[in-house]
Amino acid sequence: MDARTLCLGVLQLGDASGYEIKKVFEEGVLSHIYETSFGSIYPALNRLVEDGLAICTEMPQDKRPDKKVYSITPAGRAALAAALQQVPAPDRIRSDFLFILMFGHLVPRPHLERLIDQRINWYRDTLARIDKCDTANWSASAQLFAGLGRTVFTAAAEYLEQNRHLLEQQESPTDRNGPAAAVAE
Amino acid sequence: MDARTLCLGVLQLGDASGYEIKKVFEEGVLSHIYETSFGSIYPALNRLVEDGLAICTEMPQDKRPDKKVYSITPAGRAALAAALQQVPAPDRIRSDFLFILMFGHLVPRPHLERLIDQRINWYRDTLARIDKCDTANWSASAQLFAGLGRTVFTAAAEYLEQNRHLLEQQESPTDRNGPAAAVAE
DNA sequence: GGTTGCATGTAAATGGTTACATGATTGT
DNA sequence: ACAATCATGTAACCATTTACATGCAACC
Repeated sequence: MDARTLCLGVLQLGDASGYEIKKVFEEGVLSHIYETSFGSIYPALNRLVEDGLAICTEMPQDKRPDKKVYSITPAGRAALAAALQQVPAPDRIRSDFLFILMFGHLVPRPHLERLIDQRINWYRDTLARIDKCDTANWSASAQLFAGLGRTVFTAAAEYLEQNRHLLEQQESPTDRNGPAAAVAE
Repeated sequence: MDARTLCLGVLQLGDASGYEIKKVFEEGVLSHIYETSFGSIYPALNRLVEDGLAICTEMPQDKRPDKKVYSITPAGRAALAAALQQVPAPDRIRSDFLFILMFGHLVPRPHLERLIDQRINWYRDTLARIDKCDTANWSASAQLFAGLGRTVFTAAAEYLEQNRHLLEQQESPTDRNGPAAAVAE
């Protein structure tokens, strides 16, 4: 799924500007499954218009650049439907936090603790973002999507809260001398 | 975290060849948090050696290319420790499956059902990969890492199994005429 | 007076994937 | 006979991120 398809998906939910699309990936429904930057959204929208998959309506605004509101076209809908029926690529996850946790014994414990605090907060924030969505009139599969997110983030937050105490027995690398060396070899 | 740091992490766990490192990200401990390809691993290992963060021992093998076994150096350990203490970048997730699920009403139901079957299997497979790891002599934080993975994937699999029936009420786009149009607008 | 939010865009740089190139061994 | 596993590597390609460029309004 490239940026173009992602934008089509958001436009399928309703007309939007590039700025608004970014917000959907930042604080909206899709914030926990994809991230994007302006540098990918704006070019994607231009290509969508070029290819006839979206149209753009310029809304003049006083004292601001024109707001360009994009709408999906029938061809766009067809393209989205086709993309959705492709074999999905496996999830691509890159989690610095999890990597650090795996090697947490190489890191000062207070630092690790702080990271865990932050991660729990992030789970809670994400949960709040999901709950903020008014899913009442969503399709059944979109509700399944939202519920899955809720389930996973709740489970993760609870697990960390309930199990972080396991770190207490662990020595911090600054507590001793031959730090990393003690673990491998 | 770039490919170099990821390789350092694996080497910290024990000496390995490029091929073996890839397996760690494919079927090993880190399979659910990062993915890599040979095209990123081999150049990364070369740079690690150039920078003195790893050393390479060529093990001649009969009838096969020399196996190049890499070992982390003290400088490499220091570099890894430093990288682990950087502020972690937010998780970067790209999930085609979740995106498709969000727009599942645009896809024929049998197709969606198949995807869900596959996803449950993938969760189960990942769980099996995690359980296959012998975590007994892992550090506390590595065990927390493994436990978090177990928790999250278990919760996800169970959620999908228990709630997929919600899709039953949903009409498939092939069931009716104006398909996508019914949802937006 | 500084930061945040609104609003769009481009260009360079980064980084990674995909595809190619090679080849023996082992299992089906 | 064919596929998979072992084993390494390069180069072209691709997408995305980052940084830059601009500027007003509202809030603190």
